[in-house]
Amino acid sequence: MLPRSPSLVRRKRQKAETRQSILDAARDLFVVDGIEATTMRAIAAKIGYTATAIYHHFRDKDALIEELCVADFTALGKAMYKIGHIVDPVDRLRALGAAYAEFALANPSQYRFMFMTLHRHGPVDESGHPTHKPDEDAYQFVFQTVSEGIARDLFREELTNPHELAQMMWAGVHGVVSLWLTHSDDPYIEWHPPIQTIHTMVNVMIRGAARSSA
Amino acid sequence: MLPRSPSLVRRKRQKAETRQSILDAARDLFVVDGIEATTMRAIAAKIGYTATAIYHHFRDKDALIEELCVADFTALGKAMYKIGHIVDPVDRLRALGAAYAEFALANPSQYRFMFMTLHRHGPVDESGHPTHKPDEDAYQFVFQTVSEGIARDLFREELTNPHELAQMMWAGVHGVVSLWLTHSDDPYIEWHPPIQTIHTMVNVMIRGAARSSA
DNA sequence: CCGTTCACTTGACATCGTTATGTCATATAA
DNA sequence: TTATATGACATAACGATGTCAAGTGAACGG
Repeated sequence: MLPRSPSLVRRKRQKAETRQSILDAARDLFVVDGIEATTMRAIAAKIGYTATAIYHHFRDKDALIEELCVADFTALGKAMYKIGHIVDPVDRLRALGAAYAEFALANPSQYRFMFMTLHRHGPVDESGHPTHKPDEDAYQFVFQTVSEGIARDLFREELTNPHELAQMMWAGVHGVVSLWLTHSDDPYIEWHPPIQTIHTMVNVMIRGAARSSA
Repeated sequence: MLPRSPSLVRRKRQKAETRQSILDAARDLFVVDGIEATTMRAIAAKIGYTATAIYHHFRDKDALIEELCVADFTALGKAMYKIGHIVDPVDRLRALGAAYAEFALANPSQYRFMFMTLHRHGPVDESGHPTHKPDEDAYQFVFQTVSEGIARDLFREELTNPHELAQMMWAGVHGVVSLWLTHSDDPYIEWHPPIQTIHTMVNVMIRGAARSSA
């Protein structure tokens, strides 16, 4: 199983480099033209290959996109992990919301693919097992923080379901972000800066869910 | 300009009937297979026509979808109009949120097209003028209700921007709905019933935005 | 030197939205 | 009545898309 000769190592490394160059070219085109509008042929042409060459590295277009997004979402995961060190659950919620929104607005194509489109087949490992999805990470951070808040009696007594609270918090931030990503150029609406709206949204939600009115 | 003969009237009526049958067939297929997956050819075949016949009634596929959605969104507009008679802005906000969510979950394909996808070219009238979009209606209802609330000093003093408040409210409901529409089959998340989450969401937002802590 | 592996190309297929052109019934005009 | 025009459709095709089967050729191990 382990590479036995230096040439084999080199071959494997070259293949990995080609694979990475595909990912890089795809990311560039996705950001500029959007995911739907970028073609397998365009991605390949950008790095001097044929479209079919991509299929030696990725099962299909969705697998390529998926891997790209998962890679980028790692940054969000790291940011959220750092925020985990904030002890106060309420402060942590605020920071999580801000980090989430910042990432979404900075990576609109990836965010759209991960959170705003349907995915029939859950992503599968090369061995066929369902693989780890970064959106679950984001949700788990919020869920755990909210659960902690419930355990500390920070929220009103009727708000006992951590799933409901977590999904509400998530949906609040996601709602602002996704509306902005699809309707920001709508001339009929006087848009408030989304980052600011999210800041207000999180504060309003926390205040509305908090037990005391302080 | 006016039809001069009964036969012309009949021709015009027959064309309108064909046009309506296209809309009906399209709606059926959209609901079953989703908008992206339904083909011009499939729509036409369902009513015994060829795909190209549709282009005598609609400029392109997007125009067909657009008209379908606008027609369906009329129901939402009517529901919101009725709710306009509720005098208390806070009660009205609750009712608006519930009606909005109910409609979105009952018409997922249309909602996805109107609020969850990008539209490059703003819809145009047959004479080229930008036409009326139903999403603006929904927003205007919320905006006016929130403005009324601000005028009556119902909200906290730092919440003075009606756009920010309206967009926050809209985004809250939209967030729950859109997450549900794209991730409801995600097995890794224990989903709370969206109608219930929205109910809680609206209440939490209203409480969090309200001036008094009652 | 020989055979195998494998990254990649060639050429094609099916399907999509869309269009140029043809057809034929009906309505109008002479 | 006959000729012309309109317009609602069909036929056939175009270009583009994702994808695949079959081939090619260099690099590798023996």
